[in-house]
This record gives sequence, structure tokens and C-alpha cells, in this order.
Amino acid sequence: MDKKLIQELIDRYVNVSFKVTKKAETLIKEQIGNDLTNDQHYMLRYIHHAEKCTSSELAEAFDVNKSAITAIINRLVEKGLIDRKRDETDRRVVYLTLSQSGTDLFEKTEKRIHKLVESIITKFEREEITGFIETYEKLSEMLQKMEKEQLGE
Amino acid sequence: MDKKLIQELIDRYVNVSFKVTKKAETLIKEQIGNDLTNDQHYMLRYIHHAEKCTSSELAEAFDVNKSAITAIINRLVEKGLIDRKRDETDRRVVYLTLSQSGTDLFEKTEKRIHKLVESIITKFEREEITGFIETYEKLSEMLQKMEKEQLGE
DNA sequence: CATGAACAATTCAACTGTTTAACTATATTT
DNA sequence: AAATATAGTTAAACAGTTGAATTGTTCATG
Repeated sequence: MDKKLIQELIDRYVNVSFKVTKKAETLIKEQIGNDLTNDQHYMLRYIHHAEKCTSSELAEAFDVNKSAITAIINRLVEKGLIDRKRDETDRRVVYLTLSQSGTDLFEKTEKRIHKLVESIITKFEREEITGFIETYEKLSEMLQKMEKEQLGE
Repeated sequence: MDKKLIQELIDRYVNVSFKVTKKAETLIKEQIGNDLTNDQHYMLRYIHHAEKCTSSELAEAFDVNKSAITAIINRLVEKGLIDRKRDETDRRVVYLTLSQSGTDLFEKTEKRIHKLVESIITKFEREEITGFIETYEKLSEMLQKMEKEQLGE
């Protein structure tokens, strides 16, 4: 690729990724409503998918310090959406799971987000959107690898 | 498209967009360093591109209330990176511009971010990345339109 | 087996970004 | 001239974040 094209692509990527990220956050917030923040919903999503997980695991997945996770989890425990339970064999570890009302709220909200995404995805041709998501996934893997390499240095 | 495929695509999209957004934020923060937050850099980027703009314009571009903009701009003015100047013909309006050191810091940091993006983009085939960015841009336009429709309702 | 290192999680202080409501100052409408 | 609208700021309250210190637990090794 020649330099000029690369520069153009970089500009376009930086620009479009900023816009889409911003707008997506806003649209998701509209689906979620006032019971939860976006970050709190993402937290419920992760735990729902994992069924059971630890603060350390969340800190790694969300790329933040463990103390940030403690703060978010505290708020979700206060709302009765998450349960904390110590591991009996290693009492340093605390397992997090969704409570029944946490599961209910998550599933209700996630359904609305899925409908939003569906309404967008279905406006594309099948080939275009599958190709897009495939490249997006490649990008994701690439970023994971970059992190590992940095840790290796 | 059949329902099963759509469901699969939604799942994959929700999953991958979360991961990429998170990781990209982290990587950008590494490029920016400790002089600025990511949001502050994005603010400088917008003003740099516009050359001159108002709080209201920023509030719309960033999808937040004007008071959130005031807070961020205050911090950037304190750091000497942005200048405020009242419009002489309509004294309600305040124009924001980058100071010399604001311009310097922005350009230095943006260069690092561009290198980061370049290092990623150039790992893809030309057709794949251009197709990806084109679809991404379509998506962006679609989201803009959705907002207008909502306002119209 | 005792002690020190390692580890999981939490607490706390300080900060950034956000919303909402109230407010100031200015401009426009009628 | 008075009412209304607009641009921006302020203040209180909250969510999310970092970084350092702390608590409680486990593990290694001398």
C-alpha cells in the first residue's frame, strides 16, 4: 500500500471509530434505561456468560485495576443484582454470581440491546456484514496479541 | 438472512465491539501518556480539526451535556492548552481554540496514535481494510440517521 | 514449622467525567 | 419594554478510575 492511501485510511479509521463508539454508547444507554449504567450492564454480561467469576478476572477483562472492579461490584451487590461468595478451599478468593433479579434484569436489558443491534445489522447485505464482523474479529485477536507481546518485552 | 444466522451475528458483534473498544482505549492511553486523558485528547482533536468552535458544538459532537464540556475545557484551559475568547458581536458565545502548546501537544500525541493505527492497519490486505472501513462508515452514517429519526418522533 | 514472600481482595484519597437544576448574561421576539 | 430564548457556567451528587496502603490468606523454603 502506498503511503498516501495508508494515511487516508488511518484518518478515516480514527474518525469513524470515534463517532461510532460515542453514538453506540448513547444508543445502548437508551436501551438500558436508568436501572443500570452501561458499565454495570457490561459487568452483568460478563458474569452471566462466565456464570461465576472473580474480581481479578474482571479486572483483566475490563483492563482496569481491581479496586475499580470492587467499586462497581459493591454498587451491584447493594442493588441485589450480584452475590459474593468466598471460596471455601482458598479463602482469599471471592466468587461473583448473578442473583435471580440480576439475571432477570440482565436478560431483559440484553434483549433490548440485541434488538437494537439486529435493527442495524439487518440493513446490510449478508456478505457485507459477515465480512465486516470477520475483519473486526481479526482486529480483536490482533489487539490481544499486541498486549501479550508488550508483556513479553 | 435466517434468524439463526442473525442471532449469531448479533452475538459476535456485541462481543467483538466490546473487546475492541476496551482494548483500543487502553492502547490509546498508552500512547497519550500522563499529560492528558483520552477524552481530553479527543477534545483537542476536535478543536484542532475545527480550528475554532463552541461548547455547544462540542456537546453535540460528544453526545453529552454542555456542563460536561465546561468541566473538561476548564481543565484544558488551566493546563494552558486551550484559549477562550468571547464573540464580539454575540457576547453569549465563547470560541475555543488551541493555544500553541495545545497544538504542539496534540500533534505530538496524535502522531503516536497514528503510528499505532498504522501498525495495525498495515497487517491487513488492502481490500480487506478498505472494505472494513467503508462498512464502518456506512454504520456511522446509519447511526447518525437513527438519531435524527428519533428526534423527529 | 516459622517466617517471609506472594496473592486476592478491599479501603481510601484524589481525580475525571457525567447529569440535572439553577443561575448569569446576552440576544431576539412580539 | 417585557417576555422568551440562547450560550455558557456553577454546584451538588454520583460513577468510574488510579495508586498506595491494608487485611487476610496461602505458599515456599530454609
